[in-house]
Amino acid sequence: MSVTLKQLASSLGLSPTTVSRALNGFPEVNAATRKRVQDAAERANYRPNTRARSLATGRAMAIGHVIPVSTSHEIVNPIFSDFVAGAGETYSRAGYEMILRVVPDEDEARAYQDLVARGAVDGMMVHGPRLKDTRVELLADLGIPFVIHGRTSEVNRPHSWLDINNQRSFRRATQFLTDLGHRRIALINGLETLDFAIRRRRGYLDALAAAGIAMDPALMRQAEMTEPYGYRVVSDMMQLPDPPTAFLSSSMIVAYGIRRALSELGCGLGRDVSVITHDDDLSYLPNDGDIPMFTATKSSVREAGRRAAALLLRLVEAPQSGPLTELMETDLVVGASTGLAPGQSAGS
Amino acid sequence: MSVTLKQLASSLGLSPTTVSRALNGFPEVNAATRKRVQDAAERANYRPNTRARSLATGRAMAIGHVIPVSTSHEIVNPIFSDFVAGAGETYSRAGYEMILRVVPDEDEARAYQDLVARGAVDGMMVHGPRLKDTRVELLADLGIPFVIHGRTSEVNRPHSWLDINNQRSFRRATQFLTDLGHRRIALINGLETLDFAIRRRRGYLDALAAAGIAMDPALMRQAEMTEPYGYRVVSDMMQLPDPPTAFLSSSMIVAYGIRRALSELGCGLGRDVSVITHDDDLSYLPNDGDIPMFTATKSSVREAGRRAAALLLRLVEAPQSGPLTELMETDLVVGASTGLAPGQSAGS
DNA sequence: GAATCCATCCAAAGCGGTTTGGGTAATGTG
DNA sequence: CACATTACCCAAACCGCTTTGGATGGATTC
Repeated sequence: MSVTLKQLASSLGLSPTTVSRALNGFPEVNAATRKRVQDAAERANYRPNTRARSLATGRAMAIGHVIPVSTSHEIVNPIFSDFVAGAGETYSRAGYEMILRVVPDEDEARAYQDLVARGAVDGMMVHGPRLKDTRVELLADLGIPFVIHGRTSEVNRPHSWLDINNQRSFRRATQFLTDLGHRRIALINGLETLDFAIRRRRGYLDALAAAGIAMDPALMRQAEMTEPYGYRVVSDMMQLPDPPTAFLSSSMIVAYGIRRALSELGCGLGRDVSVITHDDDLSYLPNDGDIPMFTATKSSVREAGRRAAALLLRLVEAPQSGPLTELMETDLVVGASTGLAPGQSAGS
Repeated sequence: MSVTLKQLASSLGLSPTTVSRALNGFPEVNAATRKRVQDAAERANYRPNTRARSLATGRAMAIGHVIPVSTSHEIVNPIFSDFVAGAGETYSRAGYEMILRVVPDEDEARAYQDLVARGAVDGMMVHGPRLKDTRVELLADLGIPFVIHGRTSEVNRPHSWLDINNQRSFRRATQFLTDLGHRRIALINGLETLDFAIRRRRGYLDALAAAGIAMDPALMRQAEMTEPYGYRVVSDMMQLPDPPTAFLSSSMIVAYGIRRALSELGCGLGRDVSVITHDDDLSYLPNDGDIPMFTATKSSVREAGRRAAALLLRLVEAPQSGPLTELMETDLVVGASTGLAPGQSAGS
């Protein structure tokens, strides 16, 4: 078993009090004594027991993440691992533990309550906010600091969040396409029960309106973001009497499917048809090089994790510092998948 | 703040002892009293404080996962999220917490030691075993139960693990191809510092030998598994004077890249060139339907997470139950990406 | 030299549970 | 009816740490 404070103290002929203070940097301990204690602690590989310590201090030194999984649609969000990795970096640097609860989604609310009631965490990170997300009320009532990754449009109660500027990002991407002369632009969106998808659609519609293009419901789809989804939708849309000349994709994975469909149809990417995708900069889906494969609205979800965690820790350490928010802008990276609309000349 | 045992007890005019026993199902408490206590606990939304409880019981009721991230090659394993989701389901059903430590990989060993010394966990799950993995020695010496997801070939010390049968899986896949008449079969492997990649290669080589085919180093590659990697390697190999007629891929993502390369070259998948990929059955990379896109060696990594967690919990609750191991077989799912080698007739 | 002040250390009381080792009254036994 | 059980409940110790509120003795002050 591991060595305890008491053992360490008695082996040094000191009281637990003094050893504790020596290790925790309190002033009222002799420099020589402190050194002696530190050396002994080092040698014995002593670490204070987390449970005992946080029971005494009243701080859990842990952040909770609740991951709901539905048994029906088994999607585990692919951006989850990168976000968590980013957040985890920040936590462990600050000496916080990350605790993950994977629960059936009907138990999600209970999981939050449970973690708080058990005093297991000092704060919570909230994933995948929906349009009107009841978790804000819940967590605010529980009185625990929390940060939402994303936003929830139809909730008034102020709260902390970190998000990317989805609306502007997609407005800009759409405008990039209209500037190239495209007028038939399709939106292959994620599920529009999720807040980010709504914002992206809004940006898309804004830009269409600005360009004086009427929106066409036939060119807008939403679903869970998989490769076959992108493939299927694009294969279908290209059969339309007046098919799109450009696609806006909600994720790299979907973009892969779009590319496959176009390639099967013999459409040159960036020549006959243009594609812009959002790119979360996942390590295993790289889109870089001299000329990236896809023109993309790029934003590292790993970095988002880091920053959201930093926000949350600030909130935990100073809850009165009020709602903290951060809006990250995306980069519009121009790659090989966009070009002038067919029939446009370079000068037009 | 949350309600404590003591408060609950005094509100009922009972001692903390009795309340504790009532809630924990001890026999020496009157049925009526127990009911009264349970109701009150329910009403007050009482949950025992985890830290206090586990300090008293000596059990952390938590399992640790250490995720090393290198700042150089930033790969966060895509299978990580599904495995963790699976494991997490098992943990939370059993009342265990999952704690995640994300650390720079040079600090990995320290993270394990630290978690144990702090008494933060009852057991650990080990990810991404390498060929000769020092973590086995480390954790065995620390005296904490652990399960490795995967195996580590060159370590003698017995230990618990859960793995898929990579070798047989790839032997079978390769044999499937040789049976179809393929003799130029390429292996697009993951990094061969990782144990699973070595085993897959072994299976591949076994099957080649069994079919009397000499191995050709020009047809074997290893790297981190990304889409561009698959694309690049296949584009290269198809330039060979004697190009492969079949490819074995280490992951769905790589297979996407392979498919793209072939499609650009105008090769029909399953007609001109065959592809078999390993498929971890990630929810966002579906490969199903009536006829799956790819012929694949399929095994749900989410299910692996569930089972590995179950193994670990058994080990935690009965450490002497000795090393526990489980080898999962994969399914060879026949899809549209395989067919007779060019020049073979159906009856041959 | 007495009084005061630091510097340094310690005993003991929590934190919120579980668990050991009794108590007490009601019940069963002869 | 005396005695041993049994059923039920409680006081107190303990888990390993932090923290409050002193103690102690040497140095400083007057």
